[in-house]
Amino acid sequence: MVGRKSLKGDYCPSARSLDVIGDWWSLLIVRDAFDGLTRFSEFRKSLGIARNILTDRLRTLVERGILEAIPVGDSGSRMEYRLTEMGQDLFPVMVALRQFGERHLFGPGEKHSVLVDRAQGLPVHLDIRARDGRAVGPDDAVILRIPEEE
Amino acid sequence: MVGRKSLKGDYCPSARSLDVIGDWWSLLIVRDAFDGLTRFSEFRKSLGIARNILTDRLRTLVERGILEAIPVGDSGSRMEYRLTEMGQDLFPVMVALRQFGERHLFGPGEKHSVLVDRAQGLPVHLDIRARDGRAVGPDDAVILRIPEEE
DNA sequence: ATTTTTGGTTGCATTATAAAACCAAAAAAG
DNA sequence: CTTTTTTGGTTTTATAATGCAACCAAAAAT
Repeated sequence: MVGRKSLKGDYCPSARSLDVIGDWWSLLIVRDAFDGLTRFSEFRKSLGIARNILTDRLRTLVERGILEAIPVGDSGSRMEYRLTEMGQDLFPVMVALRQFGERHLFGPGEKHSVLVDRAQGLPVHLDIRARDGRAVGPDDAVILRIPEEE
Repeated sequence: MVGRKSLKGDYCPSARSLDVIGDWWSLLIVRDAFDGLTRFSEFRKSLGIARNILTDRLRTLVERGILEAIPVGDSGSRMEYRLTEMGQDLFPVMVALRQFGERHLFGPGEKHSVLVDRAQGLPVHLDIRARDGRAVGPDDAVILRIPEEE
């Protein structure tokens, strides 16, 4: 291997997103961050991730602006990791993944956690719509490439 | 390493989804499949992925029910890989990733492809709503864990 | 009938990841 | 204030994942 391929230059926004959070652990860390976890040890306990890998992922997530490391305590050498605004914008990704999992990855009768609206306690749902409000499915949408010339 | 951790038993639907499509290449293959690519060589050219890795990923995506391999041509030894219904349900995940990328991963003035509604040619957007139609952000939602017992 | 393309497989080199041992600073306990 | 425990790592070593290149057989094209 000569180093993992980077999609930074890809014209496709999805590809760039995957470049930033597309590895095995990053999105799981982000999920836990949405869930309120902030400390190294909390992520570690929740994920069972190796320490060195967690160190590395937290650092790169901070570098990439998804998390911010906030010094905590007297000396400031302990950190709390919180989602930045950019990180919070991953919310729809998490919801979409959750929705897919709920629909396809649980047996009938098998229980799973549910994302609910805080105000009413009812399940949240995600949909994709055209500007006029019509629901849009995979066949109703098409990718418009950038005009190839300069 | 003793084998990569599996999240199959996780109660969290997002985690299970990541278990199925959370590796480096799978979602990129799925993206290309949404984009109409079907053949081994097409994926290979589009992604620059190594042949053996592509072979492996296509196989596991088929095993997991995201893609189906449809024999093509006379002898049926060449395959066309298409999204199953389950695979098509990853559409919101792709749209969410795209939306995140568009918002955060392109410089001002930098162009990117756009997902538009076929009927009107206008950009598609994704939103997360409570049952009553209110938009729901990260702070307005909370994960309801399964009752721990039994 | 020959050449080219497709769709792989195999072997080797390199990178990523995990597990465990180790460690220093901070926090907690006494 | 002294000792113990927790936190947040780093380093080392082993193994798995990935990439690259060579190879190959069957289809397809010429």
